Amino acid sequence: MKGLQLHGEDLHATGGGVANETNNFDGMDEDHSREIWLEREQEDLIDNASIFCDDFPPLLDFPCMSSSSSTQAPSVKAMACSSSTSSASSSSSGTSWVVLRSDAEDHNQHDPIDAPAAAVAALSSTGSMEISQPSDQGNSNIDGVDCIDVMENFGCIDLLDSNDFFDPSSIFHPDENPLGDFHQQQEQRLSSLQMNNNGGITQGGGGGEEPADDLAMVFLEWLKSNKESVSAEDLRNVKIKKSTIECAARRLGGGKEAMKQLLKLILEWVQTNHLQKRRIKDQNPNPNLNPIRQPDQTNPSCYTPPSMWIPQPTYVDPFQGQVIGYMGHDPYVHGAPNISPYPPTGDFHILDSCQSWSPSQFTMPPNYNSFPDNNFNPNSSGYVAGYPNQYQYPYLPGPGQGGTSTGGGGERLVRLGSSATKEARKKRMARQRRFLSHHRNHNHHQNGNQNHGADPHATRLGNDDCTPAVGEGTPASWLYWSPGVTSGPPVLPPDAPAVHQVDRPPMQAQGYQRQVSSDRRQGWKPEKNLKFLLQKVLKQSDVGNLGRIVLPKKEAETHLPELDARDGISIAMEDIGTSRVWNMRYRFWPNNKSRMYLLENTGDFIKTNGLQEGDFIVIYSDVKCGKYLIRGVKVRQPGPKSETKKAGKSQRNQHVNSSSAGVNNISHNISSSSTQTSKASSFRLASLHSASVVSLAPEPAEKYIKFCLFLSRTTQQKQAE
DNA sequence: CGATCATGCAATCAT
DNA sequence: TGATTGCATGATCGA
Repeated sequence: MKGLQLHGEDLHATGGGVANETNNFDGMDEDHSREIWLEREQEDLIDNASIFCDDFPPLLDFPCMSSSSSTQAPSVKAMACSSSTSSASSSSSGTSWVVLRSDAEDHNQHDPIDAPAAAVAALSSTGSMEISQPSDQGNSNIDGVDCIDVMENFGCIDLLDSNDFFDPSSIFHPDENPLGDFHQQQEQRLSSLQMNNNGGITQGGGGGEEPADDLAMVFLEWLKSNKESVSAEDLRNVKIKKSTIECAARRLGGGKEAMKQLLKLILEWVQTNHLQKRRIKDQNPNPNLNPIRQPDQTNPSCYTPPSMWIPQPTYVDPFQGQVIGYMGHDPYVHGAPNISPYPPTGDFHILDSCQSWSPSQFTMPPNYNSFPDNNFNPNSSGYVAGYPNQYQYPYLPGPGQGGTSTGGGGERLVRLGSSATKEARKKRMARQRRFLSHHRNHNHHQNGNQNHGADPHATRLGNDDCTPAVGEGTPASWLYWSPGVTSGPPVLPPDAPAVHQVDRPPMQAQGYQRQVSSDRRQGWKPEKNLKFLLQKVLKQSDVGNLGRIVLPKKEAETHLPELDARDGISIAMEDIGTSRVWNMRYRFWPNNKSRMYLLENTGDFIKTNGLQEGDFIVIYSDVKCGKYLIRGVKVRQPGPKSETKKAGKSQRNQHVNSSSAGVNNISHNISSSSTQTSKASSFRLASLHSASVVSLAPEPAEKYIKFCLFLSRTTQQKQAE
């Protein structure tokens, strides 16, 4: 028997419901964002940002779904894992965990029939999650892992990491029955509960409320829709920290409605990832990497790490752990907006390629392959191999692709509800198949030379696992602005036409992504090593022929080596996109009573990446290797150049908020309504993972940003705890 | 009003 | 003479 273990409190959103229709993340206003960013200058942003991402990998590794024939219905049970044995205290501890796990792993067997009830109760319960709480797994321990410790150690959701999370897999028993029976039971149970509670499910100690009921129904619906495609194994690894859920729910507006949305997102995510994983397995039985070294000798100023990996196709996002994503529906989504975790006003688009959180998620990993619509469309002539859009936007079929949504322009948003249908799944899978096929063909072209001269100064690189990746083609990541956007927020192209206007994503990013993905599967978590230092929206003077980039003062002083002499120091910057190492100089100019910090010798980097005004760079440090990494992110607006100008102009103020270290510049572009801090923060997260191609509608962009903030905040809170 | 930073432009260097 | 370097100035924004 397995059980879906949820702690009622875990799913219980604080705050007042979903009142915030237009802006779920309004809560992440400047105040919050300020808190988040100001307080954590010392923090590893990437890790923080990876609230979901870092831990997503496990999700991606869902085993092929098991079609167990067992007739035993899976049970769902709630399990709370927290520092406190009382679920009641979970809300504030942040150390509690929501775990959906299989009973198979439990020592305590639960009544198969009761289990579903428990699940329902758990899902519907807003109060206690103590329902069916296994004695051995109780609060403080999951699979031998102390939840509290984990939380404290990671401070963020580790969906990927072993035992820390929400483990939906528990819903099913690996060897057991198909979901069919379970569904029936669930339905019956629900009916019963509803009847008994007048629409409110109170069992399990939770407060009976319609939303709670909805929660259960959502889950049930999901199970029904995916019973053939999702197995216990698929869910087994899904683990979400309670505190994370709480925070997420809060950010979604709080209340049960928020929890419902969150649940949908999670389920969607599980489904999506499962599909992806499966797809990969089906088509790439041998995921092993093929190490290829490509000495770079063409460019004296840069160095190509010895270890160049040309990973075989794998669609796991390298930085899955880093989420930046999007959640909710947006104007372009024709699916079921109501199910969106975010308000109907539309909202988040997945910015990065991180599929882990997939459609509704976030990611911010350094690589990001977010592509314009056409790229998403496997059938599209404009489709770029290597960018499994379907993986990135599994739920965002391109125009004419059918898919789950009905939108004529193609759905770009995650549809938790409608997309979860079996029909939709089939379509998606079909698309993925097509895509993979196409992708494979393209991979052959991926291995070009692109190495450049070795940099004698580059100390690192090498075969160490710190080498991020390799790739070819345009190194820079991409971020697209929607045609209609005037102030900057990157947006997902609303439709194909827009897509065609944007540049094609670099092929290289995918290589990197795959590499990282592979690494991740092998236990390497690059995102854990990278620390976001700063980012800078490139100005004309930065991309001109001066070969220097003015760096934001505060971030430079905070995160880069202290400079004693105005001549500064030489810094080897590894281009994340190309793995090249650029020997740059970090220095400052006296400026009045202050200093102006510069990164010099950036000309080649800029050119190589094709960076222009309005694009931006993000600098990270690899905490493990002590090296610096730089990523160029392209931002292209399909529209007239003036748009770009405008965006750039607006950026002028962003930096203002020094407290939002490093984020500043970009923030302005993202949103004009929210505070700079908040915008900046969000954007930083996004850029952090630099979506190779990101396009967001203005609104969505803002939502996205807010979501990023939310993620950051969540992490921050955990850390604070 | 101070801090930050984009950039104009003069000084210097390289060819 | 063009490119590069470095300083100074002014725009912008928050306090």
